[in-house]
Amino acid sequence: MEIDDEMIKSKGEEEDKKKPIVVILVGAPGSGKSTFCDHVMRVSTRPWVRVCQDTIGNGKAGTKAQCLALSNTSLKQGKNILIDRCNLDKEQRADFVNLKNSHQVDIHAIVLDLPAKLCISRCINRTGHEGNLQGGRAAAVVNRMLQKKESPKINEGFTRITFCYNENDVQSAMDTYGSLSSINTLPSGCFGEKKTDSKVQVGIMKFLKRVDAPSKLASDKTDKTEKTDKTTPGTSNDNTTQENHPVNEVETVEEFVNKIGNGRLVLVDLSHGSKILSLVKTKAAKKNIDSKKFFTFVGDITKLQSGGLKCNVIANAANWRLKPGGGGVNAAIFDAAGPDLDTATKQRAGSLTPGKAITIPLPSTSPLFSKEGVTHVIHVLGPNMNQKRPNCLKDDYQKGCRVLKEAYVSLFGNFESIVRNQEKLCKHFDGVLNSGVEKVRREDDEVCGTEKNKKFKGFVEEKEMGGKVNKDWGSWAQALYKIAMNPEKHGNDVIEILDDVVVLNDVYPKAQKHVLVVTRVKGLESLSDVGEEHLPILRTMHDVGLKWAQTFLKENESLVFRLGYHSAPSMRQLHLHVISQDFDSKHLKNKKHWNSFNSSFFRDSVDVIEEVREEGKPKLNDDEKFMSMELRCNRCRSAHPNIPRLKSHIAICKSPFPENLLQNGRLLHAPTKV
DNA sequence: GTTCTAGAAC
DNA sequence: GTTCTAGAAC
Repeated sequence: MEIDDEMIKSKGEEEDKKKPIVVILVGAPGSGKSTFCDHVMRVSTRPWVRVCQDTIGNGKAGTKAQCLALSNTSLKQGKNILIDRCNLDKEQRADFVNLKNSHQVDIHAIVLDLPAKLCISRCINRTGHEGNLQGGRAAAVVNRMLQKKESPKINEGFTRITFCYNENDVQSAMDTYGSLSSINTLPSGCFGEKKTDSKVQVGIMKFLKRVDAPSKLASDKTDKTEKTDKTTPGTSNDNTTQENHPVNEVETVEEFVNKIGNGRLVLVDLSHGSKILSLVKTKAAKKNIDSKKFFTFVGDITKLQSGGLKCNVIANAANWRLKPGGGGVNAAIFDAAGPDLDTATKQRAGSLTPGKAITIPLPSTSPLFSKEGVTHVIHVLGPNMNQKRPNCLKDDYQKGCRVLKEAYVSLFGNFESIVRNQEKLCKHFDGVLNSGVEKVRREDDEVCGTEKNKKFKGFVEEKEMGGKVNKDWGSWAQALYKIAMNPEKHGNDVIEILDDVVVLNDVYPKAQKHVLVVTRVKGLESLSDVGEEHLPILRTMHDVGLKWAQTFLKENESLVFRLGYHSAPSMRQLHLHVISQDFDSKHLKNKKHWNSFNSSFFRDSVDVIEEVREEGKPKLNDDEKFMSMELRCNRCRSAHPNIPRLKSHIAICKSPFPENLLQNGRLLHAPTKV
């Protein structure tokens, strides 16, 4: 969804200037309606009144009639209204939409269609929320309410509808409404809605990968029951020659199918009547290609997991500018992935040559990632017969075939590389995907002698194969890992549960504010496990950390935050420290505590992301020497003989922070007042 | 004498 | 990661 300042018309009609807005929030409990209202009311210069059914009865739940009465009174006073109740179906919304019959107002809807899982976890974890929907009951209630959800339509009487499917969408909608002054108006229409019927999806390339039941890998080399599946690129009949020539594809599949380890290739098309599917199928059968490694599938490439086929990697028949839109599968994929894919793509490349492919790790904030489990999109460009675009073949059929073949080779090569990284990551059978995770989790819970034995064998094999060996974590080092895997069992410890991270207060904070953002990705245990494929999760962790730092900065403007990782952490499971730089804490007791946050052992999140982006892995300063370094003030760099003396100094030192920390956003301050 | 560190155990 | 505590440092 793209809502930006440019869309805010600053010169509306004279009467529009004075027209108040009624914003009807639409969303399940936990979808963030109250947060939305709070934010808008905090930052907006328009006069807003929040009409909240949960609190309208003297702080307690009230009735719809009370909400309507308050709305009417407030509108008469020229106020703008935020209707903070679920409003999930048309009937629930109707009375509020009808306010426009008795007042000169525009009716807007903000649809907070966030994953049910997220809403439920927020409900479970919120304390003292006005709706009082706490505890295990939350899941049942949220699910029941979502069943009767009806998306608002313009014809119900709305002037403008904004759909939000993830937190980025919500943020941008909050920014839009927050920055709306009394004299500005917003364009009418529907914004950000996902197309559920992408009928235009034509020929489809598809690629997917699954980790299924990887449990036996370590104990028996020959018994590779783990199934890493992926689908294969199909073809795009998008104005190129390949439509009638599955030849290239099948032959390239034949070459690659054995190189991609446990990956599988699947050709997908929307329709059962697809000519390309049947041609490819026939040809593959003739060539005796293992049907478990390569098969065809009928379905929507943007909804494979929902359609019953787990898929990690999808191939996109891109256009040469790598732009969203244009109809066909490219539009469908960009649409389903949301703006994150476009942003991530732009960061990597601006265009693509026919015959080439490029892998884009999908940010975890993308709905295609969170809902369908797609971790990578490979954009690939086939031969071009359109004279208006670069590299037109001008009917050179031979060359077209060569370019097409090259496209498949490049596509499969990219896929091969993803599979290899994935297998490295999986190490001893740690699957990243859901079904695998469940299985492994249970096994981990019952670690016994034989299980340990298996793991040990696993390490040896992987060592021989040149793989990395995991650190052997002590029993006391498992706490974060357990919380990350089962956050719902640790309701008192966690302050936020998202799909791929959990946030918790450090049990032994080393400063006034010290929280940990812990990844939920299995097998990602410390910075030493991090590779290029983890850029999305690193960015998510950074963003979530940033958000919490900003929250704390609002409460206490004098704090300064730093976000980073320990080069060699003591606790299992990659965690980002979000820590205020006062180090005012009774738990900061020794040299190691100090140096782990104030030497090169502490790796700033911004640097880690930069290094992974450029080098593929972060730099680690894990030498013990960093722990025994002399104790120096984090501001003025003066040395101190022991911890108590250092602490007395830092309590009063007002020197500015060293130059290197002031750069690249390593330190976070409250915004300076103008 | 007290304060502080650092290594072992968990 | 913390706790405990012997013994070094003051």
